Amino acid sequence: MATRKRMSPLAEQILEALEERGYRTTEPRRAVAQVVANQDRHFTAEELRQMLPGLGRATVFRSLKLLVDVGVLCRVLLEDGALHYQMSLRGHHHHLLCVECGISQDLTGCDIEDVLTQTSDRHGFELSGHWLEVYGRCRDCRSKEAVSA
Amino acid sequence: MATRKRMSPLAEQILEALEERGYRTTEPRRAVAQVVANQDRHFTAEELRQMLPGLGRATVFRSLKLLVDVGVLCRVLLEDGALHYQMSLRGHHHHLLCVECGISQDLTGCDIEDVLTQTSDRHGFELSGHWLEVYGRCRDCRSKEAVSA
DNA sequence: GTGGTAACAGATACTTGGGCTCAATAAGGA
DNA sequence: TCCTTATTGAGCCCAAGTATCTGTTACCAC
Ligand SMILES: [Mn+2]
Ligand SMILES: [Mn+2]
Ligand SMILES: [Zn+2]
Ligand SMILES: [Zn+2]
Repeated sequence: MATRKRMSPLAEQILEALEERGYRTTEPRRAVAQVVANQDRHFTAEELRQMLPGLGRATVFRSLKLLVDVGVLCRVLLEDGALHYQMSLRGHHHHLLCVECGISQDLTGCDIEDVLTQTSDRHGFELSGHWLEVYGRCRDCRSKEAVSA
Repeated sequence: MATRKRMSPLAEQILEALEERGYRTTEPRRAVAQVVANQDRHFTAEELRQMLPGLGRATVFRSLKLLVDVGVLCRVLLEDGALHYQMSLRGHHHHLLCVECGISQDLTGCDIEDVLTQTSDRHGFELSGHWLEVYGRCRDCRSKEAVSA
């Protein structure tokens, strides 16, 4: 029996989220959970794969899909069209993405729902969902420029 | 000299848009403009490629990128993540996408700009852009269901 | 604990949607 | 017409997955 490494509480939570849905706790999933829990930024599938060189490629992609499905990860669409993944608060939310440093901040309150409902109504549409990403410059990047200016 | 086919006014417009930016009018670009001008729905890169079997693959992708850059085409993100292209009104706009029949309707007035500015301000972000797709069911699909119900 | 079974992992091959390079060609201004 | 430069297309490469199949493992029942 291999000595089981101690996992971070966040990693444990991720595995619990899977267990709740009936998924088994396996060694590869433990490894994925541990790595994902340590990320403080969004990352690509390829980056995750490089952080887990021991895992099969298919397993990495399967895990990504699984974690998006159970709500542990969310997809983040960058302005250039690249798709990244990020630890997620559960539920519907959007992102403020800094085009300079790349940091992403979650927008939990979805303030645009009302506007969207009105607009949809005007066009005879029955609203069922939406996808929104917001791009700009974060506080840090702005203040850095202010100093150097 | 090959007999030059008469082009639709819309196709001519597309070529003019390219000329204005200093791009040359070539036979492949004429072909692309003609096909693109005839689409009344969004289409994938692959579909465009099949409509232009004589063109090199790279040329098709280059043309797509070019036409997006000059504002002739816009990218449309379907709910399943697939990327489509569509003739575009110039300038910033969004789409109402019917999840049933797939039709896309342009939203020209961007009503969410104000809300987004406020939200960004609250987070210290300087807003520079956003990406929004709205999903639902169109008037036609709704009324069809109402009849059969 | 053991055993059985369904879930899972990994290897491998395939697909989709592009991008890069480079030699050959063609557009369009002089 | 000539020259320069943009453009094309072949062929290769890459990212991001998916499908299939075989061997392994988690977990539950005993
Ligand atoms: Mn998120
Ligand atoms: Mn559009
Ligand atoms: Zn920033
Ligand atoms: Zn519809």
